[in-house]
Amino acid sequence: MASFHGSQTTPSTATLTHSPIYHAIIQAGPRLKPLQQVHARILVTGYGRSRPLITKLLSFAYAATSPVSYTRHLFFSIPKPDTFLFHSLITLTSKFNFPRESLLYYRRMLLANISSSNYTFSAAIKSSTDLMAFSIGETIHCHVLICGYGLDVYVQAALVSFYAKSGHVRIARKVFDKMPEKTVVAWNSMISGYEQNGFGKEAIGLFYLMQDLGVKPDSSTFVSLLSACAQVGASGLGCWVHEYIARNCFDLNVVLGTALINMYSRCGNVSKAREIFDLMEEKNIVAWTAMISGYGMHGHGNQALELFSEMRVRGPRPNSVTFVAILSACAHAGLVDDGRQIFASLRQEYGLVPSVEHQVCMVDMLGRAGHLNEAYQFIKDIPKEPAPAVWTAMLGACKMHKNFDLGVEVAEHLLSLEPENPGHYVMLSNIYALAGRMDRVEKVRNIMIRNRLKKEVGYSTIDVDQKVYLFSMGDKSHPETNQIYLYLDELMSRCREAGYIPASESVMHEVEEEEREHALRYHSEKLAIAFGLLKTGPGVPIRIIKNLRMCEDCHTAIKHISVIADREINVRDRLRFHHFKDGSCSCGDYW
DNA sequence: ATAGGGTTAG
Repeated sequence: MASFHGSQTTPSTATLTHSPIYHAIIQAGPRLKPLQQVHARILVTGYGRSRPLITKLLSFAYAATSPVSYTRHLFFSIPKPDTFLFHSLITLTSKFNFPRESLLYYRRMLLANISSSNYTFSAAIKSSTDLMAFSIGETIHCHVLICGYGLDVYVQAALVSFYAKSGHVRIARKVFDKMPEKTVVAWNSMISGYEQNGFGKEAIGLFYLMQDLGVKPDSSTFVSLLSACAQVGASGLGCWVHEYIARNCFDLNVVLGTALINMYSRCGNVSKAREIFDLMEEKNIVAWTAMISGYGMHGHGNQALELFSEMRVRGPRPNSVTFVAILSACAHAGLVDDGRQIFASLRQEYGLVPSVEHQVCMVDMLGRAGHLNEAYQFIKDIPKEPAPAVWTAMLGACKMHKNFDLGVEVAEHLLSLEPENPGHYVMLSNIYALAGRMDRVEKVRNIMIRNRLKKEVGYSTIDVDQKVYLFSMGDKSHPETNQIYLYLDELMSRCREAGYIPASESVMHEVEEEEREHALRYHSEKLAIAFGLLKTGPGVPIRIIKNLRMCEDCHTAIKHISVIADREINVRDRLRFHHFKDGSCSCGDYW
């Protein structure tokens, strides 16, 4: 081992593998401390600039737990870093959440004219994803194509995830379709991409395709799939997934468990969600928050409070999201005193800064409960200009409690902040309608038509026999449209016999003339319910999901339908669940 | 001689 005696020369790889230092590195393995000890010995013996030794150290540091600063140090101890050294640094900084730094090294590598490999590309793309830097990611995609790595599975998987996460699902799908061999990871990226962008149905469709092609799903697949089920209310598939993972002995880890809690509570089954929660061995703050929010969604404010206080005693520390969950639970259950206290503790006990969402919860909570002045004062006490969402909550409260003057004032202020938001015009027009100012209603509506402002289209979905059906208002696309409409008409006339009076106010939800005609009778949730009643046997609960909030007219009508058809009906609207049974709703008409 | 891609909550 003569070559080990001069610090100027670098040992060759052949002699290196027999050297004691090399063996020391191997023995140290991926544990950072022993690695650093060996490194110290390397420095002391004068081989600090030996590329093979440093490279070997790096390759082990890669597997260690928090090696970023150490890797930086190693990297800068070598004079002319090569592709591998750059790769290690770029990948590590990317993996341990220093995306900006990672891209900086990527640029430095390009400037030094060192060619990048497929390894480097996937890391750089991941960094762009984490930074939400769309144009950087696109540029790197170009580099990939120029360098001929366009068909590398790892690079492609990173690209799929990049495009999906930056909201370009269709491009993601294009890259995905081009993959000659699709790994589970690629399938997972695409399924999660659909789900995250609100295309739950497509996520589920892709999962079925994956099944047909015989690709074996793993636990990540199920996490995304369960979120998709939660999103579209596919309780049938959700339960199937639960059975499948139990049968195939999947480990019920925190992530999977939380996905199940979320799926069950958003599909209407809170008690099942709680069962999972109790079964989970490890519960982090996300799991607790999911359970609290599940209770909140169902209007079970007291259970949410109970769980929250249990968590304060023996659970993890609540974060900002937890507070949104518990505050909105209080808002939906009318637990104003508890809500006030919790809001105070957010700052005083936990040192958190109230976010816009917390403010919205508070205004919503106070406003619903009729404390309009307190809600207004709360807004005035917000240091900077309150966010539009806060004013929107205030406006909702004004409408709910028919406070015409304040409502108009708030609506006009909102319109000055967001003149393009159709929701505000609809709200203002509704308030005018409540006050009988039909001239103003017409005026607002004309502004909307002139500016081509259309309200988000409402739709409802229902899961029958593990298939999700979608209905929009006045929908006639279903093959059994005739039967559905006939049956719905019959239902509605029986509702009227039972004392139901269609509310005229709700008609204002629709703007266009032709829409208004059918608006009341054919709101999407009514269509979906009629379909559900036709398609399922007596005693089977009907479960509907609606993208917007339910209007008061539908709420009243469905209460009647639950009696006439003698059926339990659950509707999840944008905010919460309504369980209709025997002519009343679980929300107690408070929503 | 060396190494990598996907994951949950309102």
